Amino acid sequence: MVVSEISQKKKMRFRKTLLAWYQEHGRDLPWRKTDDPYHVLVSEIMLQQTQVDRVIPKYREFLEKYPDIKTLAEAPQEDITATWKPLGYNIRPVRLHSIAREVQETYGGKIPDTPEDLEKLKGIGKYTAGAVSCFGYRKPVPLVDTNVDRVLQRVFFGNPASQTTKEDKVVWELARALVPKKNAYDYNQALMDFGAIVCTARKPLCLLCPMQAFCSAYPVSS
DNA sequence: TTCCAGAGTA
DNA sequence: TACTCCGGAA
Repeated sequence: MVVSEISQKKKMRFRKTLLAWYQEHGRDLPWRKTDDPYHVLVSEIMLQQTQVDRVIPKYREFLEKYPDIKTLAEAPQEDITATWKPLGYNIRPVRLHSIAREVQETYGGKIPDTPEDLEKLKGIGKYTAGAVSCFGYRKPVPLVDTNVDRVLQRVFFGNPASQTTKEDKVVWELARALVPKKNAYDYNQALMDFGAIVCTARKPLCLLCPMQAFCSAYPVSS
């Protein structure tokens, strides 16, 4: 199964079902100011491999101390690293600091809005680049994290536990083909929430899932 | 043990 | 592609 072989009908059905689910069950991230790319950047770096419940208090503390990218760029690295703890993966505050400095120097203090430019910054990979571009600037770009990866693999390729597991590249291609140009922000947020709430890694809620009629993995045995 | 809103390195 | 970084929950 290749991305180009997937019917437009299934893609449309997927998008429609996802957004309908999101209107009812979606949880936005009210703790995050999504109209400020700097806030999105900080939160997304914190969220790398780290649960949201642990991020929220630290995110608040961090932004109180470093309210904008200029303040962060000029702060001593030891302070930033100390503030970061105990979130873990302690190379992240070092890289976030270097990102802030580079944005100041190279981009005049404005965080880039395209995934291509964002990925040039060390510490920002494919996912975070997409997230900052979409959630910070509302660009219609794809983004794939482990939740999205799992949802797309199941719905379009079957249970990833089977041999049909697709490479990263294929999933990104599919994600790109699926992002709507209009409300990519809601779509991507919905996709991630759906993976976190319904299409979970363990014990997915297949019996409550609105996609069971066209999901290639339904029902996932757990 | 495995997994969770990953990314860099070899 | 595999390994490492980190902490906490299931």
